[in-house]
Parts: sequence; structure tokens; C-alpha cells
Amino acid sequence: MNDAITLRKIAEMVGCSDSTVSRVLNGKARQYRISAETEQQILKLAKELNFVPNPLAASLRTHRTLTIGLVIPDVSNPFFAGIVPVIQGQCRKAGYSVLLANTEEKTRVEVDSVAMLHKRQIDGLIIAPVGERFDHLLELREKGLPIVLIDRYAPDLPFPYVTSDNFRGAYDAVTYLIECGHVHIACLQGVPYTSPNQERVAGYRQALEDAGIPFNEDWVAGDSFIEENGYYETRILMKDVPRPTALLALSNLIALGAMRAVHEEHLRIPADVSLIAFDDQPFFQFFQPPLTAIAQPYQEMGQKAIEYLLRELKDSHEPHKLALKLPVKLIRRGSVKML
Amino acid sequence: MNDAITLRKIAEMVGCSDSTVSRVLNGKARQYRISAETEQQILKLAKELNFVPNPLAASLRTHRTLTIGLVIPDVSNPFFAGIVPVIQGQCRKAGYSVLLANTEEKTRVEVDSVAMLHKRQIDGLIIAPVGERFDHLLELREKGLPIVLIDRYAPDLPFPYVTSDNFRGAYDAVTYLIECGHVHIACLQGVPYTSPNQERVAGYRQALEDAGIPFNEDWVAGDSFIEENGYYETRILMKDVPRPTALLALSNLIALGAMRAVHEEHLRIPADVSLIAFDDQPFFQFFQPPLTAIAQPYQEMGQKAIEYLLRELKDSHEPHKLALKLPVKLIRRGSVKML
DNA sequence: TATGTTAGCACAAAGGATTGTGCAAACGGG
DNA sequence: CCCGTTTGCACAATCCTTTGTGCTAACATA
Repeated sequence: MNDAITLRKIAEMVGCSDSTVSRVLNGKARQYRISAETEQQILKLAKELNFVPNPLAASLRTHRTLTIGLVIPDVSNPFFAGIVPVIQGQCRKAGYSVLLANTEEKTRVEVDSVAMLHKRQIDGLIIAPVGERFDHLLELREKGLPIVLIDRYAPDLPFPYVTSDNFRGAYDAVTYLIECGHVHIACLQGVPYTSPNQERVAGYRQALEDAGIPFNEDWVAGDSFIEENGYYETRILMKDVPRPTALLALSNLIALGAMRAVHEEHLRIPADVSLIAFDDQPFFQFFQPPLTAIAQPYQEMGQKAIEYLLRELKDSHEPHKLALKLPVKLIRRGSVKML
Repeated sequence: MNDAITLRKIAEMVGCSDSTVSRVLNGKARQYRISAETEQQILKLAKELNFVPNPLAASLRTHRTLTIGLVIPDVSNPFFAGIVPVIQGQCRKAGYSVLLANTEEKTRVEVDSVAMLHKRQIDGLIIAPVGERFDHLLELREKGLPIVLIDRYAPDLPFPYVTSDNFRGAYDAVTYLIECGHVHIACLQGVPYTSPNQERVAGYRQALEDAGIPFNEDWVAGDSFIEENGYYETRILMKDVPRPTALLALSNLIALGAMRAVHEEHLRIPADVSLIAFDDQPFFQFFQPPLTAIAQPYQEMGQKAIEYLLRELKDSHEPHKLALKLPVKLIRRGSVKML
């Protein structure tokens, strides 16, 4: 190509050495006592030639790529689709690029993707881990890679994380159901070993127990955050005797699947079954009935996650103990029936 | 770091030169007549040491980064949120990484992002351009960067693209409305200069004219694909006299905004106003009423786009004339009233 | 034996920026 | 006038891989 303007060419034209050009362009002119005259000459020429330093070469030398990795289990899930752009936007403003990986909720894809990102020498990683394994992440942290967990975390591992108060969300939702007179409350869960799922189930269980309602393990059904899982498990639950009068869906997609199943069983929400979704979406208000849901502050989650990461990228290794559980909010709409 | 295993170290340990190691690891052993013995030694050692070649150094030399750029106006829009993971997934399988940029529908952000991607030496670009300018893209193509447009394109510019049949979608929808007896049909448009918007408006207009209904410019309202725009413009339209009896919303988010506005005006869908959304979403079926919409095959759009790009990355510059308009489908549900 | 092949690999440049070290000139103080 | 300090910058190594060129030794051919 002919876009091959390099440091060296500028150096030759100005009649100085590469190092001088490099220092000027990196704003280190003062630090290295480059004369104002030389500095101006270089800056002017660089502008004229439209010089763009080759980041590959710079990274090769500095071991910094100004790139972060963003690893998400399912970008098409509105929850994550809401988070991704805020992280990307903040990164752009901070001068970082984002390498995106979608793991499809598969541990192997996650491991591969993370390895790929690492060999590309990302400076930091924001990840909503699948959650089945953490060894690959620990290994990277040992090697000095700043990592921030988002949405999901590992309770016993010292990663910085930002998530929402999943326990509380589920607890509040179930308590509300109980207040409305429900006793037969089933839980449609997502991926069992993920922290949000575990805490939501724990909240569900605690609320039942605090109300003196026996916990029934069979009524924690399902194994994935996707729509099909909600559909499938609800079809089964709706044939149970006694039939649950209320459902807590542990993701917005699960709730969608549950609604589809309920309709196909020719039952009505909330007349026959009440439903609460974890993770509110704006369009829930237009559902028939408007769907009661637990809202997570996902904008803020993204914001905080990138803030944490940028902080680690700056102060390198001040051993922060960054951890955040953002409050959630039960949005009462029309999908819960008073018994 | 101690992860600093390099080609050279392996070369030293084996007692050969760097080049030999490089060639072996790149599968060029045969081509350069490396002895089977040497080859095995190198491969074995590389495996043992868990050697990972530094892609920065390789890219610096080869001018290939095995990275593509993906530039999207609004990742949080379910339409794009659906496309992104399929592109990312295909890239992963093909050995490419994806640098993601969200332009927030702003030309300046797009220009900056594309420039950034270029200086990072991406091998190819998939972009749903904001559409206001194309010069920066043309410039890159001159420089040899393979570019594929998705969703939006430039009718007069020779970029490969894959989009859907926007004209037909709008035409069919409006024709359906007319068949249902509607005459006062307004159009809530998105970003005016984008190709999908223009073609949808054209389809809207053509359907009206083919039915002998006069086209009213004031009833093509709005300027953005987001929810707020649909809300705002609908509030205004609902006060118009005569009030439109049907609305064609040119994005799923606009439709959401329209619904919110209609509700706040204490009107009913479809009793007072009928509504059709461009771009179907699974959750539309649960709306009150279930929302009639024009479905786009976004999975296939993503698939084809990455297929086109990979083809260009392989055959470098066979001058393909790749262009694809995928068929759309009107999904009739309950948001249109028979008059 | 002299020459031609071929196998097998080494050498060094290239790719482009960064940075630690050090040198020469200018300047200031005594 | 001499020595010490500061100014202003050059040099060359470094980061790591890829690749064009070409050398040496072994073997074959005549």
C-alpha cells in the first residue's frame, strides 16, 4: 500500500531520529526536553502527511493493545443486548476497542474465546461467564490480566464483579406472590450453576420458607435462560397436580416461553396462572396482561463494570476489592392475580 | 511475563533457525523441504511448551490480522442484537475475531469508529452504515479493504450488500391495511436518508397510489428508529384531524413508542388505531393486541453478510457483484381492524 | 573426476514503534 | 579559564514473526 507513512519517514524528513518523533507524538516532548522548534516541525509534518502510527508495532513493543475483550453468553438476549453498547461506548471514549465474543452459553466456546482474546493480548476482560469453570480465568489473572465479572460471578473467587441483587429480587417477587395468596409457586430456572440463578433460587426458597411454605425441589424446573426452556418446562408444570398457581421465570426469555406454553395449554394469565419475570423489559408493559417483573439496572451494570476495569487498567495493581450488587425493583403490573 | 515463549527459544532448543520453526508451525514444512525429523522435533517441543505465536508480530509482518470490524448503529435494537451473534459465531469458526463498534446512529461516531478499525488493520468490514455519508467507506475500499453492507446500503455505490425487501414489506403491509378498509394511513419513519427507510416509505407510497389514495407528505412523520421517536410522532398524529386510522411503524422500536403513545391518548389498538410494525419480534405475539408485523430474516442476513465477506477475504479481488434482497413476510396478528 | 541436482536449512532483512543509555554542545559558576 | 550541569537529541536494542535469498553437503550422472 501507499499508506505506508512511518515514523522513520517523518524522522528523515525532519532530519531527526525516530525516537524524537516517537516522543513528540506521544506527548513526551517536555519530559525528554525536545526543543519547541523540533516539536512543532514534527507535529506539523505528521498532520500534513496524515500520519497514523501503526498500533501493531506499538503494541508489540509496549505490550499494550488498547483493546479489551467482552465475553457474553447470549448477545441476542435483550438483557445483554442492553449492556453491550454501554460498555462499548465507554470504551470508545476511553480509547479502547472492544473484541466481542458470544459464547452461546457453552463452556468450551468460552474457554476457546478467552484463550483467543488472551493471545491477542487484550489489556483487560469483561466477562459474563458461563460459570461452569473458572480455572481459565484464574490462570489469566495470575498472568496479570485485569478481569471484571458482570452479571455472574464466583462467590469464592476474588474477581471484581458487578451484578444485581438477585436474591432480593427473587425474594421480593415470591413474597409478593405469597401476599397475593399464592402457595403453589413454581420456579423456572436458568443455567443452574450460574450465580444469578443460584441466588434467585435461594431467594425464592427463602421467601417460601419464611412464609412457612414447604419448598418443593421438583418445582425448580429447567436448565437454561432461553425461551425454549421456559416453554418446555411450563408445558410440563401445567400438567402437574396440583397445578402451580404462580410462576417465577428467572429470565425474560424464560417468561416468554412460559407465556407461550400457558397459551397453548389454553390457560390464562393471570386467571389460571400468575407470572413474574426476572429482568424487566420495556415491552412487558404491552403484554396481555402487562407483565410483572423484576427490573435490573443494566445500564448501570455496564457502566460500573467498565469503570472498574478502567480503574484496574490505570492503577494496575492496587488490590481493589471491587464488588457491587445493584438494587433491583419489582415492577407490579397485571400478571399476578389476587387469590 | 514468563509466558514469553518465542519462536526463537524453540529454535534454540531444537538447534535450528527461526525460519525453520516458523515454516513448520505454519504447515509449510513440505514446501520448504524440512526433514520429517526436524519437523517432528519442533512440533513436539511447541506442544510441550504450549507455544502460542504472537499474532501482533505475525500481523506486523504479514499485514493480516484475522480480525474483522462489525459496525452497527444500535446493538440494543433487537433487530441488530439478533444479527450480531450470528456474525460473531461464523467469524469464530472461520478463525476471525470481531471488533465491535456501536455508532449510536451518529455519523461522526461511525467515521471515527471506522477510522479506528482501519488503523487497527482489520481484514474486512461488515457495516450497517448510518447512511449519511459513504465517502469514508469508499476511501477504505479504494485502499483494498473488503466491505460488506448489511441492512442498509447505497443504491448507487458498488458495495456488496445484503438487506431485505423493504419496499415489498411496506407495500404489502399497506396494501393489507387498504384491503381492511383503511384510507387514512400514516407512516412513522426512521432515519430518513437510510436505504431501508427510503424503500419502505416508497413502498408505502406506492401502495397508496396503486389504490388511488392520495399521498400526504405530512403523514410520513419522524426521523429516527428509536422508541422515543415513535412515541413523540404518534402523540402528534393522534391529534390530527382527521385522525389516521392506521399506522405503519418503520421499526420495532417505533412501534413500541407508538403503542405507548396510543395508550396515553386513551385510544385503543386496533379499535381506534390499527398498527403494523416493520421488523417482527417473537414477543409481539403476546401484545395486547398481538402485533401484526413484517418479519425480516435477520439470521439469514447475518449469515449471508459474513459469507460474502469471507468470500472476498479468500478470493481477494474477483470483482463480485454481490447483492441480495431477502424476502420479507407479513405476519397477520391482531393489531389491524377491519373497517 | 568433474559437474549438476536436490535436500535441508541458515541468514538477515523487514515490519514499525518504543525506550534506556549516552554523547556532544551549550551554558553557568567560580 | 576550567569544570560541572543542563539541554537536546541520536543510537541501537527490543518486541516477535515471516520470508526472500542463498549456502553447504550429499548424492546422482556422465
